Amino acid sequence: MPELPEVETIARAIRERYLGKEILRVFAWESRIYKDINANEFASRLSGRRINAVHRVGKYLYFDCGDCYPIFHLGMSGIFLQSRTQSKYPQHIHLEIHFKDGSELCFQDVRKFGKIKLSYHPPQFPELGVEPLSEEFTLHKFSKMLNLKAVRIKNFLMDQSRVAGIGNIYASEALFRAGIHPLRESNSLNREESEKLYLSIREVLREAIERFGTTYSAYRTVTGETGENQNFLNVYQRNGLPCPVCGSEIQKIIVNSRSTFFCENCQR
DNA sequence: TCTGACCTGCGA
DNA sequence: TCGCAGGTCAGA
Repeated sequence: MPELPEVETIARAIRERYLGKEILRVFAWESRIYKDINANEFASRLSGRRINAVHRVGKYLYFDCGDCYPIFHLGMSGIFLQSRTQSKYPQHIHLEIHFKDGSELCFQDVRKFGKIKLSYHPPQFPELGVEPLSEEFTLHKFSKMLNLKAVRIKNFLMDQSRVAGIGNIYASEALFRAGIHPLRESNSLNREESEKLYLSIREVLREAIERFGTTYSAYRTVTGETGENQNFLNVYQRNGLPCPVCGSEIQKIIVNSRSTFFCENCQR
């Protein structure tokens, strides 16, 4: 499922609805998504805690619960729902948090590619690269990273150790907006192209956040609604349809075993 | 650097 | 029935 805009949308919604609430009871069902901790222990550690803060780092989400920090990665199909009754697949709910005020928060992951962990210190993510919407992500830094090594630009964008948070949808969309072919080598971009791509990445992600993310299949917001950004995609999943800029047919190719969408005419 | 595996549901 | 889906990760 979820790339930076979807995880950010979820983080904001959880902040808005659950911040400061006291956890009364936690139900956690044993599943492969619990890493380095079993479901029972996770549940008992969380009970009685409060959600003091909600953070997103790349595609990770974590809560500050004072003396412990539950960490979530949503994999391909992980979502948070404000009630079990909203779930289409209650058999795939792995975690249910009940708050003292009667509200609840569920984590559902149909494909079980997600991860749930518990840290006893504020978590660090040393394996992740720069946050693309942070001040730290400058054009200068990005250009330097592009020139470090020859890597296919689509792979470069999806590599979480370089820029954290971009996945398959937004890689295709950012490259389209910048007019850059997905098979280009990262170090072949000239100054103008690097700047276009830099700006496109930020625009594409910001717009997607404003539209509550892209729902292609599993992703829902915490209230169970779909995002809106799928109505504004230029190339992703639009193979065979006309390019919104030039009218040429959008192409689909496989890059690193992932579907990749682009316009042969607009992207060079 | 690339491929396949992990898992389940859905649509063709 | 088959192929495909927002992501990682290990192993070749």
